[in-house]
Amino acid sequence: MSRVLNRKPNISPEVQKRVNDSIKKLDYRVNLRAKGLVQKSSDIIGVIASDITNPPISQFIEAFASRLHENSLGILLGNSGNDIRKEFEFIDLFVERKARGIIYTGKEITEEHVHKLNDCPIPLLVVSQEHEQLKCPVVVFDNYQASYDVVRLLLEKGHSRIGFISCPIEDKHAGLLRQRGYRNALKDVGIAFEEPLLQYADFTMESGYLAAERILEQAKELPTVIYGATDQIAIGALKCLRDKSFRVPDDIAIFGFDNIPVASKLVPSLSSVNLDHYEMGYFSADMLLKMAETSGVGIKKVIFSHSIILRESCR
Amino acid sequence: MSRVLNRKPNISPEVQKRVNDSIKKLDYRVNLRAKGLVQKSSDIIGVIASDITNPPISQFIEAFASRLHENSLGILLGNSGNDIRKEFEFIDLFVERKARGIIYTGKEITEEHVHKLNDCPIPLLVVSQEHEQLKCPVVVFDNYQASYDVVRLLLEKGHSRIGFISCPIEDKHAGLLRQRGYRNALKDVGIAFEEPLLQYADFTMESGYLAAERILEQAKELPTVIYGATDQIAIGALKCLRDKSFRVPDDIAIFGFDNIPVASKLVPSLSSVNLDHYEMGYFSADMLLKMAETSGVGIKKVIFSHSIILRESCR
DNA sequence: CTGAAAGCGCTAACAA
DNA sequence: TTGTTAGCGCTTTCAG
Repeated sequence: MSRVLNRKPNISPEVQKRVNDSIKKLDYRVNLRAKGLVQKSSDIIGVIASDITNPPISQFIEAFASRLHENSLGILLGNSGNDIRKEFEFIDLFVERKARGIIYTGKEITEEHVHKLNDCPIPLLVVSQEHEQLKCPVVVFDNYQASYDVVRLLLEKGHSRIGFISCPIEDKHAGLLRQRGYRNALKDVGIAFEEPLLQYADFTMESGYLAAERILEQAKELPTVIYGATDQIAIGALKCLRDKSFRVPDDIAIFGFDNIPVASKLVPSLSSVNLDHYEMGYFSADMLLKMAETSGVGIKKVIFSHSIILRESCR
Repeated sequence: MSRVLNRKPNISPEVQKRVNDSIKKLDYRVNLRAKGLVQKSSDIIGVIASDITNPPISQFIEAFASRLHENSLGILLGNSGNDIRKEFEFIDLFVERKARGIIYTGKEITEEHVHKLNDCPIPLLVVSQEHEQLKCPVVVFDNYQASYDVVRLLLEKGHSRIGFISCPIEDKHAGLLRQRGYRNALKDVGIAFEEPLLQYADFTMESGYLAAERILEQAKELPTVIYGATDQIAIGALKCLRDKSFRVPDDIAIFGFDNIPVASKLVPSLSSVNLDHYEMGYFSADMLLKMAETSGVGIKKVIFSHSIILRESCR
């Protein structure tokens, strides 16, 4: 029976029909677990995400899942809420379920993570994060360069007082690197870093709002532009400015990062850095699949390109 | 060994230690598939979503997944992109994997769906959709009433020319019922329905923009408010109005539906109907778990409450 | 209390 | 070409 089900060659049509009839009659369904048990391979991939509610992440997962589905693979979803304990539990779970591979799209890679991830006995791909001691391949955007580019562009446009709202630097890419791009761009043109112009937020719009308030309060002199490390932050900052009756971009301009779908529909529409998370999702799926097939693809890091999109919030 | 692993009673500490040592030494991991095979029950739930990129859906899934994780269950994600073929494939896949249950959060329930869903041999819960012939329980918001309430409120505020941008009516809840609420509220106060004031969009902001443009072009007389069947639509419409230099809400007000996170951060902030998708997610998880345990919970339909949130876009 | 054996549903290998 | 059997890794049952 197994033979006709799996379309093996050399089966007489007579048997084929007989089996197919019984299958229909008995309403037979394969038990994929039993199948996996004997074949020692499952057809699922585990995905660890910090927050699927976050547009860049959900876009990535959507693309990733779609490509996986084309290859008849399913996805086991682990939403961690940034809780390291949960993330480790998911890894264990995925391993115990014999997933073909794991995608890690968390927000932070601690020393603990490094150990856990390096110990992972199944193919692993880290997305949008990295760490020197991490052995698995990573797929990233060049967040440092992109952020540096933004600030240089702002400078060229005559903005010399640039407020920046950073993500937590525990997030190496969205946090540390974007902030470093900001700092270095200023340094490279000889502008002194001013403490009050850099404030911290997390990944919510609300925290962006609050951080913008702090910039407004603490700055010795008002910035001419506020640049948020994510669009969510920028949206919060934009709201804050409008609530306080600043004109955007005339009084203070706004710049974001990620180009989430709503960015182009805001009033004023939000200038941002476009990162193609769909593209990254498709690619990551292909890459992880290849890793699972060939046990290692000789790739250490893949860097995707970005582009800057100027809209009304910052001309 | 199985005994010590699963904390069965009556095991001498000596054996316990011996086994635990070996486990550590050999870096042993359970094989959950083998375990599931013999126990005939898995610890996963299948989730079918049309588009995890859509905030209400991702919020629901996040809450749902979080509650599931508390109960040590994993989630298999099926993102269908609204493709009925994929949805059916996911159902088969979940069944073959012996998932404990399935959540269906698609956008449409066709006759075909009804058959497929009614045939499903494992517990099934349908979210935000319904169909007369569907046998499984459903969990919904009262979209008709909510929409009716919005329009009555608009009427009370003096808006007699209300433009409405509908979702496709194939989506019974977000489409048909919200539109019906609009139509009936008008009818109940004796206002004639005007064809050009009702336009259709899908679930994107872009389509909301375009639909708003059509209202503006085709209306014999401009509406004083445009009410979008989703926040995404309303955001697109808002953008359209602003692009055409209408003042919102002074010239034309805007009303949305869903109260997605960004609604409160727009300028002007968006009036909307608040639906607690997190709450719904938690509840659905509990309910599905109960269904899986007791094979049926004697519940046919659960209706969650909604509330109207007035913000700047419509005072 | 513990070791050994049966069997979950499947596929691969081996006979027939 | 086809029927049969071993065995995947686990839990449960049955002896011991």
